[in-house]
Amino acid sequence: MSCINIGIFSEHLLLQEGLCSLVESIEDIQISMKGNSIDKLLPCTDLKKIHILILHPYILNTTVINLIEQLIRTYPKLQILILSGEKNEENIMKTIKTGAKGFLAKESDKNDLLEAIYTLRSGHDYYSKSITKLLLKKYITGLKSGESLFVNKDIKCLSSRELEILKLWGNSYTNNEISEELFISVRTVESHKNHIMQKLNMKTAVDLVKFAIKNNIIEV
Amino acid sequence: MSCINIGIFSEHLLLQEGLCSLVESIEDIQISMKGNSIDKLLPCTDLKKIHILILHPYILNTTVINLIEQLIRTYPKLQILILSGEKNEENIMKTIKTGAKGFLAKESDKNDLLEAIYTLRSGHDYYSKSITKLLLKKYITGLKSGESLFVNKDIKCLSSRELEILKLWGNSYTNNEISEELFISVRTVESHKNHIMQKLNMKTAVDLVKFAIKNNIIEV
DNA sequence: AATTCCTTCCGTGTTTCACTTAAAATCATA
DNA sequence: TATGATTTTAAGTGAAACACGGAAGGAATT
Repeated sequence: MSCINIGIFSEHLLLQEGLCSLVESIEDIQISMKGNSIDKLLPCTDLKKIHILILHPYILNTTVINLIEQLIRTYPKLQILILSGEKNEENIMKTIKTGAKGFLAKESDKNDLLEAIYTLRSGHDYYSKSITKLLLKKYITGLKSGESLFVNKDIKCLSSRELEILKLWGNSYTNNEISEELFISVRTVESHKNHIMQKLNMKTAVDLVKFAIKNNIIEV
Repeated sequence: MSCINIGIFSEHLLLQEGLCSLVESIEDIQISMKGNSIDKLLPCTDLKKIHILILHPYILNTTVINLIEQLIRTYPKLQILILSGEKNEENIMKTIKTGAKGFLAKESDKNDLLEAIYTLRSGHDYYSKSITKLLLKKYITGLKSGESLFVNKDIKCLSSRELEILKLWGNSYTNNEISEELFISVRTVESHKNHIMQKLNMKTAVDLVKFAIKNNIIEV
């Protein structure tokens, strides 16, 4: 059996070093890449040699999810193992849907990490207990409620104009200010916001702010 | 020179193991405690033996800050070294103000960790570069603007009732729902919200949501 | 040609916001 | 305990925002 080439990336240098020290003594695993700047990962052609890429991002935002998407598109054979303490279920689901082949949550230890590496190498997915539980739960509620969990609730369903208005509004513009900025009627702004609310199935302005933050449309 | 007793706690088991493996080979450092459930830390009397407690919380929210406060109150000799990738400056400042003697941000590596441990043991504080920079920046802006950064714009100026209303509202309650929840008139709810807006000097609901998130009153 | 979606706008009624006033209740503290 | 400050309660009023529905013109698709 040939050696498994892995890459270890954590945003936190110290944690990356810690993770490396956990696996570097293992015979058939070789750390071929490591780093702490996830954003500089994509142009790295060394990824061709890598079998499994271990990623530890502090938060699973759209930036990270987009990165995963692009990594998979660029290197189809690459298997990505996510290591995160993220609590937000939607973000976890998105990460897995995007194509992360493994996910180790807080409860995972060194043995789980090794098990994950070997499982991924043999071609199967690996999710730690709490993640498996979550997947099951999502599956069941998905069955119960038809598809209600999966329709909408996504930026993609918003038009560019709607997104534009959401951005301005999320940066504390009033409807009036938005209308002046975009040279349209206040009523039109209201309409757009109504459509946004309907599309995203939200009830209060507070929910919308949170959505915008989650999806990196605005910053806190 | 006697051995340094340290405790290592991360919410993520795997990361805790990684951190341990980084220091366990060092001669004069002994890991006397380790774990991955920060919330169970306080009742632990083993803390008496510990010189330095290394904490790696995923986020620096009020729960964590309160824990630090209580730990210091209970074990005054205990030195706390925070390890976090937190970006929110206010949370970092609060953590340090609360009494964390050291702070290692993302850019820190194994050597920094060891340096931090020895520095703390010798009685001094240790902050990594980006944190030192932040402290300096806060100090300068504090000087420039007199105290404008510190007046208002703070939870402390809100009364408990106002905070209660802000919490409910931040959790997507409508004014009507809040009034029913608290058995008061809708107009009273409006009044409280007006007072909050005035006290915090804010103009839109969006600003208020962001404020509430920043100050850990609500979660995204 | 028909359909779907986007953008634009209005009507109508409800809710919330902004600003003001104000009366009890509570607290501080001299 | 009396006095003043703050908090909590509430209402009036006009403006702004929201909810829901309708609708017309245009672009893209089928």
